[in-house]
Amino acid sequence: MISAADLAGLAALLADETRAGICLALLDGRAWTASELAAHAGVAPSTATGHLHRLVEGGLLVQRRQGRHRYVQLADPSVAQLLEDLAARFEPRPARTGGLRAATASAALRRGRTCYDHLAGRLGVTVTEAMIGRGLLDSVGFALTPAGRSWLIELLGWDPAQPRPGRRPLVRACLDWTERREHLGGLVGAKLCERLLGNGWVVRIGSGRAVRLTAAGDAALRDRLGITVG
Amino acid sequence: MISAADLAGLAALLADETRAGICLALLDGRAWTASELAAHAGVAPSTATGHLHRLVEGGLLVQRRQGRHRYVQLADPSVAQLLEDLAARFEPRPARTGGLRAATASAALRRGRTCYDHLAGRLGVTVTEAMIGRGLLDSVGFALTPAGRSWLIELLGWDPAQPRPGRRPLVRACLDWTERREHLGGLVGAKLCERLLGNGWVVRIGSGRAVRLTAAGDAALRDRLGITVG
DNA sequence: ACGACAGTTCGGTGCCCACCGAAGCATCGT
DNA sequence: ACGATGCTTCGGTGGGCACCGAACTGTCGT
Repeated sequence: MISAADLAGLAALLADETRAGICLALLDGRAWTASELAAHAGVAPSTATGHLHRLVEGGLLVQRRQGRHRYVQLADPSVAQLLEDLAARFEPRPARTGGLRAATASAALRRGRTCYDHLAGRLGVTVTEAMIGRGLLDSVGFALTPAGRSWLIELLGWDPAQPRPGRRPLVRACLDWTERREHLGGLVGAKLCERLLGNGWVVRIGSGRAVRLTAAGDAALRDRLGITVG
Repeated sequence: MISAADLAGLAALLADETRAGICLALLDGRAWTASELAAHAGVAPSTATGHLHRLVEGGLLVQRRQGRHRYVQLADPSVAQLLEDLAARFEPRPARTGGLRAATASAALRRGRTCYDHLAGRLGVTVTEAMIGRGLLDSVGFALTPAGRSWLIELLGWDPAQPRPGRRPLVRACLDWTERREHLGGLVGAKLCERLLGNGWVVRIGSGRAVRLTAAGDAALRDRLGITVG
C-alpha cells in the first residue's frame, strides 16, 4: 500500500520549476552534463548539483561519471512515460479519452511523433537507420559523413559544415522510449524534421506530437533513402 | 509544448503529504465531504478547505455542494489513472514492463483487482450486482437488507449489525474507474474480500493489485450468488 | 427562534527549501 | 607544473506555504 508520504515525496521531486525543467530537458533521451542542465535551467551550478542529487536519490535519474563530467539521464522508460502522462494533462484534450480513441492515438504515437523538434517513433528510427545504411551517418560515432553532408545540402539547401552561432551539436543520438533504439536528434535532426513538415511529406495529426507520413512523403523517402515505413 | 512551470504546478498539487493523502483517499471513487477528508488527513477543517480549493483549482478534483456539505471527488478517470501510475512506482516492480506483458497485466486489472481492501474491476462489479439482484443489498440506498445480513453471517461468521469501534461505514458505493459502475466498498466489502482471499476463492496475481478467481471460487460464487464471471 | 454543525475567511507563526557565492577538489589540456 | 574547467560542499538569506485558532456565514434540526 502506497503512503501519502511516498506519493508526496515523489511529486515533490517534480514540484520545483527547476527540477521540472531538468526532467523535461532529459525527455529527449540524451544524457546531459550537470553544467548543461544548469545553463538550461538558468541556475548556478551549485544549485543544479543539489537538484540532480535529489532526482537521482529519488530514482528518477541515473548518473554516470566520466572524467570530470557527470552525465545524467532518465532512469528508465517508465520515468519518461510518467513525465509524458503528466505533460499530457496540458495538451488540448482529445475529443474523448479512453477506449478505442486512446488506443489508436497511442498507436499513432508509436508510429511517428516529434521529440521536441526532431522525428521520433518508428518513423524516426527507420529514417535514422536508413541513413546509417546508406553511409550518410557513421554507424559508430553517429557523425555526419561527407556523403551525408552532400545529401543534406541537396535536400535542405543547407550546409551543415558552415559555421553556426549556437553550441547545439550537429547530430546527436537520441534514445527513443517506444522503439528502444537511437534516432537522429541535434541540429540536423531538427532541420530535417522541419523540411519534411515543410514539404508536406509528414503532417501532424491533430495538435499533439503525433505525425503521419503522407503519400508524397512515402514516395520521397523511398526515392531518397530506399525505405518504406509501414 | 508543456512548460516547466506547468509541470511543476501540477506536481506541487501532490507534493504535500496532506493533499496526497486526500487524493489517495479519493481514489476509492467516492465523493467525500470536506470534514471527512480533514479528519482522514489529520488536519484542521480550515486547512483542508485550503487544500481542496487548490486541488479543485488545479483540475484534479471537482466539487458539488449539497446543503451545508461540500462533496469532492476526483475530476475524471484520467486523474485516477495518473495517481495509480504514480503509485505504481512504489509497487515491487513486475519482472519486465512493456509490450505483451503490460497489455495482459492491464487486462488482468480490468478483470479483477483490489481497491484498497475490497474487490473492484469486473469481478467486484459483478459480485455487487448479484447481491443487489438477490436482495442482499438494497438497490436504491445501497444498504444491507435483513437477507443480506443473514447471508453475511452465514458466509463470514460475522454479524454486520454488531456494534463496532471505528466510524467506517458498513457498506459504501465505490465507483470503479474501468467499469464505470459502482461496487461494494466499506467494512462489508473489506470483510468479504478478506474472506474470499482466505478461502482461496480469489488469489492475487503476482504482488500487485490484480486478482484472479480460482476454480473453487468460481464454483462458490455460482453456488452462493448464481453468477459466473467471465 | 434557537443551538448545533459544516464550511469558510483571515491573520499570525514557524518551518522548509531554492538560491547564491565562495572555497575546495578532482580532472583535463598545455 | 600550471591554469582552466566541471563539479561539489558549505554557510547564509529570503520567500513561500502548511498549519492553527478565532471569528464569521450559511444550513439543518428541533
